[in-house]
Amino acid sequence: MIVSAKGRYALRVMIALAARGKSGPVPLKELSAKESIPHKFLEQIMAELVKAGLVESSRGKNGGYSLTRPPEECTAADILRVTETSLAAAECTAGSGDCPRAGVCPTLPIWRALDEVIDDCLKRFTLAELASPRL
Amino acid sequence: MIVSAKGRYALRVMIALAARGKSGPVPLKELSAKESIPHKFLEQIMAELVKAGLVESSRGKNGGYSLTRPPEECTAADILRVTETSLAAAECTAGSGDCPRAGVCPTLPIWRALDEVIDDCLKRFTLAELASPRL
DNA sequence: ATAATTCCCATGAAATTAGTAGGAATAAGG
DNA sequence: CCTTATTCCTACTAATTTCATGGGAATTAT
Repeated sequence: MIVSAKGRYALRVMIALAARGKSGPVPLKELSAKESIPHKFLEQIMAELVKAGLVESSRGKNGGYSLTRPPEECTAADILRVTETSLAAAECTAGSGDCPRAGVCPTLPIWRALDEVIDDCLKRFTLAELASPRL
Repeated sequence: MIVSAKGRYALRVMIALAARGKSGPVPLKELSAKESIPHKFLEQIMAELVKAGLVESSRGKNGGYSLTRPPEECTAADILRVTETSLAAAECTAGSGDCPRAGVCPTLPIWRALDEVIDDCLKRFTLAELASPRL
């Protein structure tokens, strides 16, 4: 189970923002309600997305959140890289490469291969596609 | 971070068993020492592998563990399916499909795609390959 | 002013993961 | 039959991570 609730929430919110188009900033309250995500939890998630530069916020009344880039240019990989502690398949390829076994470990190629297919897969999903009406 | 220590240990032990060839059962003590895996923890892992039919055990003196199939016929996917709670990319595709959003959730295709590439990737690694001397 | 919002920081509860512990059952070899 | 080496079984514990919750300060439109 790689993807946490945080990551799934983040994706859903980003898709919701993409679906809204350019109709001004969307307040957290609305996002939280429409997506059934706990208000205070989402607040933290949005902070991370803002910090990462994927969304921008405007404060005060009539404030809210909006995407910083066109939906075609934001992928699932971009989003999950922000929210997930690590997208690596195993600790072995996650950390600072400090495993003493690295040189001889026969499992390392597995994790490297996994990391690559996962990243490739996630990069194929853009917000534009994800937000478009489906069949 | 998908793969737990348990899964990584399991993989390493299975590779070690494959590398030993058909020289009779290998006692846990030896596996634990050679792979630097806590004895009692490995004990539990071996129990799962036995239960799943990937290894067989012989009890009593001179006992130990051995592979049930030729290393060509056992893949990383086979092993991790046993040890990991779930290999699914997200809870969404893991459980019994009881998510009320399933019908309309725009993120579901992502998890399905991920599940597929992960499984395909893991199936490509057999114990035979993993246990062969590397460069 | 007021009301609606984001921002910041701390705390808490639940679940999962990783590891420990003790002893019963089994089997080989003398 | 005894000793020794092994797997098997079941329970417990500790640490970590995940998933939130709570209170209030700062900001901004009207």
